[in-house]
Amino acid sequence: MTRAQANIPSSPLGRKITSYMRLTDEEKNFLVDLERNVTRHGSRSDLLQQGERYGCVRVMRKGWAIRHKALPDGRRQVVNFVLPGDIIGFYCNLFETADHGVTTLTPAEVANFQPERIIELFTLFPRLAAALAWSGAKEEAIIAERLLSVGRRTALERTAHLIVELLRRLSIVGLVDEGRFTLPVTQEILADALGLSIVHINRTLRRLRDIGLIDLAGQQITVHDVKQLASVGQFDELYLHLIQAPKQLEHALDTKSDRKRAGD
Amino acid sequence: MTRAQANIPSSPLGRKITSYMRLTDEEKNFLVDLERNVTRHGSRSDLLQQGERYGCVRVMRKGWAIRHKALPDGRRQVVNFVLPGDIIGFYCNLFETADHGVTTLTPAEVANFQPERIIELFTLFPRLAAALAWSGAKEEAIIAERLLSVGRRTALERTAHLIVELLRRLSIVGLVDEGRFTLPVTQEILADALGLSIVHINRTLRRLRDIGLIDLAGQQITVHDVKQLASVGQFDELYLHLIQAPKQLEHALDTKSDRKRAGD
DNA sequence: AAGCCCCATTAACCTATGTTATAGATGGTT
DNA sequence: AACCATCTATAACATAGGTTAATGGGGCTT
Repeated sequence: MTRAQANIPSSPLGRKITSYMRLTDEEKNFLVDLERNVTRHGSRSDLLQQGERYGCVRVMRKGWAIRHKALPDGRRQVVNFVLPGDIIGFYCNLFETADHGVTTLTPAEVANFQPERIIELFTLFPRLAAALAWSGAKEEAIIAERLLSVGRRTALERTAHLIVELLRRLSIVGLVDEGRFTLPVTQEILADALGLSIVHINRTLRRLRDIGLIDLAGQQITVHDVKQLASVGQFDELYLHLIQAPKQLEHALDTKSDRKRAGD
Repeated sequence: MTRAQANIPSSPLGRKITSYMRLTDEEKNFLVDLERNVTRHGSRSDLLQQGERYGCVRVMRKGWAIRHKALPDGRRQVVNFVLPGDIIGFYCNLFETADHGVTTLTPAEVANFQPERIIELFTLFPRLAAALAWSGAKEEAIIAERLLSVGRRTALERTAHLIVELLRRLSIVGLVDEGRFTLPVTQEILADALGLSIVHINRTLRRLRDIGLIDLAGQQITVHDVKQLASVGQFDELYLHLIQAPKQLEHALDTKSDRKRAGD
């Protein structure tokens, strides 16, 4: 028990979940155990390739990655950024083969476990399972919001929006310090995430700097005025669903989890 | 039992699921029961508004709808088309409030049920539940592919791609007849789905007609050469995950479903 | 320390797509 | 049959963002 409590803070996934839901010691233990099998990967290495079979469920413990799709001629779209604490395409594990690739942007630590354990999780710790299901749903929401960005926001708006999104997501796992965080991302990748050319991303970042909204120094980015940046990006945080875990879900699961917990 | 078998074909959701998975009579019955509570809606009516609370899970039985997100100034992005047999934002029901709206494009029949029934489903008919979970996952894949379209495909490619996608999705539920189907969609909505202006959609459709790839007559669209249209749109059907239900999942659930089935 | 590669930066130019405006269709309503 | 609201269709023009190309910095490797 002490072990679990000591370990949770070192797990970004645990930190993320506990940010909106209190966990019992048993739940924490299970979570820690889930993340036991860790693999290490260099920067720019493929964790998964388009067309490849899914093996185990992967959780990003440390480092960044991207999920991306490519066209035959090489044009590429970054679908989402995988940040510490993120499960890599939770629901995708229901598929046989991957319709997208996953590539690290930094050296990374990835936890791996068998998809069967999710089923186990649903039986043993339904609240925890619900939390994961919920996280998975949020990823869809994030992708949909990016679609809105790419489809309907201007380059300046998109870029501002993405920066605010990353800031928000990273601060949940404690990786933002007074508006400053590490952005281990080339302009090419930003371009591929926002549906822009590399040159135009450069122009746009320059504009954001000139306006005084951000500072860039190597991979360190500083956001001076989140509120203003959010307003430039028409950022409405509703889609991140940062509020507490849904009561509806807790309620639905209560019967079940009570029964199970009593049986333990 | 006879009742269930007689009813399934009238349910597009049932037809969709049975297209990749054989169902037992009990499962069919449950499914039919799930879709019992049907509401009717006129064309252009909001089934759900941005910011509204989720009530029950909704299944499109008849008609089309769109899921869309809007910016404060009115710019709008259609996130996905809801076709007959589709569950409307399956995983979204895990959230408290909707981050997008759902609006019908035609008169529609919608089946409604409580989210708690999904939990019930997981306990009683895990294979069926898995099928729904899988459908839900496919929606994320579709949105991601649209993101690739809007971010990286040209107007002509995007439009061709969308038409092929709709053709494929509709044919699963038997709504395509020799390359011809009803497209109850204004050019404005196509524009909002593809991140283009209405004028440019018009130009693009004209081009597709001029090339001889499609025919438009009112809301009837005919695709003359799917293969060529797919090639224009760089359409790779991998993302639709049309193949059989994942073995991995079946396997994972087997223990559980065997036990249950034996118990029935 | 020379050479190399990757990346950021900027300028000049180009084009795919957006905007504005106008005119017909189409179909429902009175 | 006249009216109105929507929707399609095009033309003429405007621009956000793409392309190409050149430069320079920073960190590896040898």
